[in-house]
Amino acid sequence: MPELPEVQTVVTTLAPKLVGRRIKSVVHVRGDIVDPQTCDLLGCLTGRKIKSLHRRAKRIIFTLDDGNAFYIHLGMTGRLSVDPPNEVIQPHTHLVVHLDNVRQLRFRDPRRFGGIFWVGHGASDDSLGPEPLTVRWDELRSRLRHTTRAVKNALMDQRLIAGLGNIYVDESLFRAGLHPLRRADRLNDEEVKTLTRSIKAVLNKAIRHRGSTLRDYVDADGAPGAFQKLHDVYDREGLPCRRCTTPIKRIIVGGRSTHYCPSCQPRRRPPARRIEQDS
DNA sequence: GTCCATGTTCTTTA
DNA sequence: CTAAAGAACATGGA
Repeated sequence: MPELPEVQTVVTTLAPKLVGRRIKSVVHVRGDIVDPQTCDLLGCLTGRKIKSLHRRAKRIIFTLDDGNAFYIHLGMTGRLSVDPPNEVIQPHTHLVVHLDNVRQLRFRDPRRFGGIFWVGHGASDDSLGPEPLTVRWDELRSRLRHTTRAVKNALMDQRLIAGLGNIYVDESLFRAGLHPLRRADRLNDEEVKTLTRSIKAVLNKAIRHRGSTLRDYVDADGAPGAFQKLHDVYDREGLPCRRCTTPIKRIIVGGRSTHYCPSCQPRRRPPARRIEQDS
């Protein structure tokens, strides 16, 4: 469900409901969605105050008043909400935390691809690549240089750049005019510059529209996003390209649906413009 | 019944 | 060995 813009929207809607609140008790935890499974989440959370909420890539990082931290990954179908006690507890609710204002933080995730990850005092820990909203084009270039994979696959790799998923990779490649099967290490400087700018423009616009709701994504207020209406290619197979009216194509790349405009995103670089020669 | 899904990680292959 | 491709995970909707 969530890529960077959706996770960012969840954080901005969730933070006012949580920051400064104290956790009275942990009422329900499904053990196998906590990593490491051995960690005593109940013991670690009870009595703590939530100091801050942040996003890193697709992770929602909770920092506690004792300096410990954990993060929640929404996976494909994860949802966070802060509900009054009379609100019915939906199926697949794996975490219920009672707050000091009587409300309850709840984590629901039917497919259980998401989870709760205890970090503790641990340092940066991660093998995640740079944040796409701030990455410099030359850093992206040096990372793309090291792989022969299709640029679509490279951008989906969270170690290479962290926060993009299937929707926003497709949208960014469209905006950059790059075919998804172009080899990552064969993009020239100009193309990587355009790609970097495109990624940032697409993500910022998506955040302004509160993310994309294709199936059931909602933010912490229960509100869907609106950016799906503005998609240029994702989930628009057969529909006319908004720029040139050519029907959008869907292919499978890396096992994932991949959408692009065959005319705006040519497989080969367009030939350099040249003055018409005579004779 | 079939296929597909906004993600990650483990296993297999080259 | 390493990089890349594929399968697996669990549930629900079309």
